[in-house]
Amino acid sequence: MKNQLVAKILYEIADLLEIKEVEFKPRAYKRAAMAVEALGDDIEDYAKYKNLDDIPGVGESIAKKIKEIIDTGKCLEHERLKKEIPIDFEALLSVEGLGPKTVKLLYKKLLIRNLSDLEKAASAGKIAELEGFGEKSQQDILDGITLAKSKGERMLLDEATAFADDITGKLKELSHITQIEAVGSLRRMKETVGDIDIIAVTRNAKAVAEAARQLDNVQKVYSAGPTKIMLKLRDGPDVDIRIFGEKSYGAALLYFTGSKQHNISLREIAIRKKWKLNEYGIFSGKKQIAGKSEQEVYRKLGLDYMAPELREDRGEIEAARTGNLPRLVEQDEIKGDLHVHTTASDGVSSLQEMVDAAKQLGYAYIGISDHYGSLAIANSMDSKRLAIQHEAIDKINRQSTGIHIFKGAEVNINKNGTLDIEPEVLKKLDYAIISIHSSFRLSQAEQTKRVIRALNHDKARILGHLSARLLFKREPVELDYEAVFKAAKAGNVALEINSFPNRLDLNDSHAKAAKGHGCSFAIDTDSHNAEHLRLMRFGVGTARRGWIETSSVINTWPLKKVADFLG
DNA sequence: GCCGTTTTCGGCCCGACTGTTTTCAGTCG
Repeated sequence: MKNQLVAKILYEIADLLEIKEVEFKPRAYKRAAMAVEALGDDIEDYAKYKNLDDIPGVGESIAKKIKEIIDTGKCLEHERLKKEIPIDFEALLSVEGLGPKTVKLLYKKLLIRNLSDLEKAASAGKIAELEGFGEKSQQDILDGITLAKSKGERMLLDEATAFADDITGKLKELSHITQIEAVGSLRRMKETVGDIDIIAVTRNAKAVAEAARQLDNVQKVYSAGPTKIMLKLRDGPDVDIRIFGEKSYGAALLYFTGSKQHNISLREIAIRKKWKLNEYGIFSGKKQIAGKSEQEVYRKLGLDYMAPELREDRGEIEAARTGNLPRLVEQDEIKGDLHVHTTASDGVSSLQEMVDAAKQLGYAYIGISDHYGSLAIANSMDSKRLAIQHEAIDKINRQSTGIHIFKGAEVNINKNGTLDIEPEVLKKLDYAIISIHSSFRLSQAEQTKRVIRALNHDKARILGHLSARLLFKREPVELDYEAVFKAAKAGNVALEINSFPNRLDLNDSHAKAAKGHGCSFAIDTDSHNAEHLRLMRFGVGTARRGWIETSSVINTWPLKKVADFLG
């Protein structure tokens, strides 16, 4: 997977060109870099099977450079520029407040090439002496260096959600706020979130701005005007808060939800219609002609409403223009959860607790899928313990409590593609979720063969967390995903979209690719605790980012139909 | 360097905030 490398080099070329004050090209390189970052597909596979210049923002010239990076790991043009301007951009630009222009000026005047040069010059008071700088900007640079060094990682979705809920909750206590919502990548349900964006509607912007500054865990206020506050939380993310009037709320939601590229495309449509689109609305001359709601803005632009999860400039605008948007799966259409652990293996809630929690969510069914097998992972069950569990399940099912319990198990796929379960025990299950829990580092060919072989078992009905990645922790396995999707379709096995925030596996782009093969999906939580059942929203969000429609999600189906599917 | 429901040439998103300034350039999202 060289996507990150390609994106990084393209970004650096953009920065270098910007320093050289080349016009327009920096934007082109940045746009291409962003597109590669958002691609999802492995860029090497993409280069093999498709045309690189099909990627929006990539034309003939950049395609060539991408090819060069894939083949050689670098790009001559990039090397040449670096030699010409020997500056450590990544480090310097990571300092809040420093942009290409300032970096260039500091290099020209003080020969600053890296963070340590910068720190020395600022400490020695050299920067304040430069024209256009002062004591304040010099101190800001020193502060920025400290912050850059301690720069927080991106967060998992549930963590970001918790921060956002906390802040919106506190601000809402102010009576002046009529609406408040977390937007940005969090609202788009991107798998990781960098900072928290919040917009609020109020008639008393000043009071809200003041309240934001006074939040108890603020480490630093970057800037605070009457309608925009940017701050950093202690041991937490950066938070941007913007304040709007009611008649701009929709345009503001749209703008700050992004993605950036989606917005730019919308603005270009507005320009073509001789209008202007900004965060306050669509304007014809000085007159606002839309902006109160997102729906209104899209409608005015001649587009169907696009859910936030779709707004990545991955073809949704064209689909919205031509009435071809997918009918996305909704959270309240989920009728059950088919990947749930209990105290019988490594869960911490009992069978009864899980069933009760599922009932509270209004589910019609739940699939209990404790670990089974010889592998010493996760307190796996043996046949005896499974039999005991089945008795308990039968008993609850007989009580006809309004929810049906399926007898499942999560079964490890052995290295050779066989299943880690005795055939006679497998027969006793309603279904098996088959997943990889070991041998993560096989070659792509071996791993693919392993998974496809495992798909052939009758009781294998769901393929669990396929890539086996753990965000921030473990890379996905090497796999020919297209081949696996084909095999899953042929064997009528559902692909899991695991909702656990550090998994989200399939990820959005794999889900979209699988959809292209006509696969069906199971959005599951992999709960190990009754509380975890609520993580379903993150799986649904990921599915929606993958353009997944309700009809292909087996756990939106009624009991009878899903029972037939599981067999 | 990229792109096209005006265009294969001639455009390229838009506004808030800050510091160091007396009107704005740079940065950020």
